[in-house]
Amino acid sequence: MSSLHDHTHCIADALTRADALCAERGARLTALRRRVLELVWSSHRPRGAYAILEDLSQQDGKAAAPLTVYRALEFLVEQGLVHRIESLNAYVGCAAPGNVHSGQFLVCEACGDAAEIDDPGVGTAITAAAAERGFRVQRPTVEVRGLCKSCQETPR
Amino acid sequence: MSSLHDHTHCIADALTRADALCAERGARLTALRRRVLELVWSSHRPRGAYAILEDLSQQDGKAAAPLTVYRALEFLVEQGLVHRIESLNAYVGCAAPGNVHSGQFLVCEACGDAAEIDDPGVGTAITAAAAERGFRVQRPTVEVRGLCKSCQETPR
DNA sequence: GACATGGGTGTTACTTTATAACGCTTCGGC
DNA sequence: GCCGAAGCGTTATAAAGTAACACCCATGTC
Ligand SMILES: [Zn+2]
Ligand SMILES: [Zn+2]
Ligand SMILES: [Zn+2]
Ligand SMILES: [Zn+2]
Repeated sequence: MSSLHDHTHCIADALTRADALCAERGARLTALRRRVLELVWSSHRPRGAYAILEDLSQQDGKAAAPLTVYRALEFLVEQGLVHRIESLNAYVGCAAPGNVHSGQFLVCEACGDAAEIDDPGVGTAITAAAAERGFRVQRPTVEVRGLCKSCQETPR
Repeated sequence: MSSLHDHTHCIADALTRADALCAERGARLTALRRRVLELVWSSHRPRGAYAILEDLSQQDGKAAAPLTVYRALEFLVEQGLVHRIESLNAYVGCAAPGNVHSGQFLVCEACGDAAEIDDPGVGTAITAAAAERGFRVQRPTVEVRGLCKSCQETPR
């Protein structure tokens, strides 16, 4: 997920899918929420709530309060349009909203990209390990730090 | 890891192992660091840095600054004596320091206990999923939220 | 013993991240 | 048009984490 792709497509697709999903569910993707989603998708790097807040202020001229952004993010996370990366206190657009999945991420230490995967092997391994101990899984979190392919090939 | 065990043993064992490990490595487990480790181990529930800070103040009478605790925690994490639970901004004692492992946790939403496991299946699944995508793993984080066995059996 | 060195700790101030409380506005069903 | 619920704005505050700098003290050297 280096910078070698047409990211405007990623953004456009994400917004289109969000529109469709929310319409289907009767969820209200308001102008503000849609704008925040767009800002989250401004790259494949997880962005902090306050970074998004700054974008809102600078690009839109509106001096919003933190709560404004946090509320929008809460909605987007609930709808599965955005994931929160716990180890970074940051948010990133979901690659496949609509599908049920828990969010597994490969986070590159060098470029900062967070690639979302939904590896069945990892999922079943976690479920099995939990079951073995009588633990009922509700929400698994998998965040793997390391080096992505392109950053290994192009060390800096 | 319900409250049905003699937790004083857990604490004593943890401190003994820490002493041995640090001696072996030439790392300095100072009085303060040892005390913080003891406070982290006061239960199997992850504790926040500020909660530990309060313990220090109240139980020891010393009004320490946040940095004091954070520095001690940093040392303990580096030595593998304590793990940080990213999704809780909290710290918990390591069940098996010395062994190389990455830290996988089953965190109960009801009682708050964080049971550490080191499931080879989960580990290899993550490594495989990463390798498949050319990603070099450095530090995997697995934090599973759900209900532990005893909390399922004794709903509140 | 004097001395330099480096790690550990204390202190103050500050940044970043997140939430509480309250009231006004707007949307959508009727 | 009216009403209830959901969304949003505003102010203040809490929680989590860091920076900068000085001091202390254990250790090894001369
Ligand atoms: Zn893209
Ligand atoms: Zn990278
Ligand atoms: Zn451990
Ligand atoms: Zn429990």
